[in-house]
Amino acid sequence: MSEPEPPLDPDLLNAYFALMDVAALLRHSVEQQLREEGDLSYVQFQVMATLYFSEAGSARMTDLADGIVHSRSGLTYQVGLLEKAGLVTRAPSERDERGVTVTITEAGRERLELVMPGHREVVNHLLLQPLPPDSAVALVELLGPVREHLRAAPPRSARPRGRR
Amino acid sequence: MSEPEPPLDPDLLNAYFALMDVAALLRHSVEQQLREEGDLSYVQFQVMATLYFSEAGSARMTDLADGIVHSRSGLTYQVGLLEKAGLVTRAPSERDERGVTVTITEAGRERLELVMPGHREVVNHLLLQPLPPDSAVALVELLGPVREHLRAAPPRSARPRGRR
DNA sequence: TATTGTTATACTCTATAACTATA
DNA sequence: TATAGTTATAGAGTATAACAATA
Repeated sequence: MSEPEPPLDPDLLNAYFALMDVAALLRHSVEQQLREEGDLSYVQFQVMATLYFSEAGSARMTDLADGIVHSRSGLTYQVGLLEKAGLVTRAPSERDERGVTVTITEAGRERLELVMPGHREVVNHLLLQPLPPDSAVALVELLGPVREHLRAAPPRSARPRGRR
Repeated sequence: MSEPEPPLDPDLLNAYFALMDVAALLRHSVEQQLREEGDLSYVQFQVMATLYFSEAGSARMTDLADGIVHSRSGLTYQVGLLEKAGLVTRAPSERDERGVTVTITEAGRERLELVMPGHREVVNHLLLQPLPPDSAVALVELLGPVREHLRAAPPRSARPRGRR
């Protein structure tokens, strides 16, 4: 509003497009693998992985929504599919009767384990190996701050509906 | 098939997730901006930008498809919308009667110019400024090879339907 | 016969707003 | 009154396969 917008020189534009391109291509491949080998969408994969690696194997809807999805109804939809498939369970939260606790089932764990090897393979072949040697860490160092900035900032449409 | 898959240590996994997260968040914001200020989808924006910056202001469907979209029918759909909106024109290609040449109109140029300032602003604020100083170039150096690898490789579903 | 592009169709995903129930 | 989550609904985007026309 006050700072004159920088001209966004070709280098910068190029960085932006490179990022968007790589991500789109990678996501497309990854989604194909998840669908073919485990009948999962990428969002479902994120939910399953979050649960799988959590202490209790469970989480509240709200906590899943933050950082995975843009609208709460979208999460309800995806978790609904997971429940129908018997991969997760839904139950009222103990502490807060309003909340819903989602828990991964044994079948859910097996499904994730079924999918992981192929998933790693795709990510390795498509992203990590083509990366210049030992630069994965560098990538995280570049993108880490951006990620935090994006998560904190307003853009998320799962934007704290007034939360917290 | 012969190499034992590397275990994909946390650093690598983290790089992968950071990339996917940042891209998803960024894309969401960028799509919002394009929709609100110019009534364009991101794919439409890519098409328009490609045409805008090309010599003749035009390109064939096939050339647009490569690198923008995963299925040819998807491109037909998006270009159809652009044509309806008067932002591009479609005409049989001169050299090859099978082909269709898409050309940006004056209204199309104006629309892109209308959208660019806000677009740059979003990209600057959300991606470039949070990036460690002077690291845009570094990002391109990391992602550039990956992009080329992905473009060349099979994963594209707009995969040369036998092309060339 | 191969290539270019479109169409028809079906489906997945997403988002908004209205609604219920608990805190 | 504010928060958690669901539902209804509507719309945007995508992909597959069949198709027409040109090379």
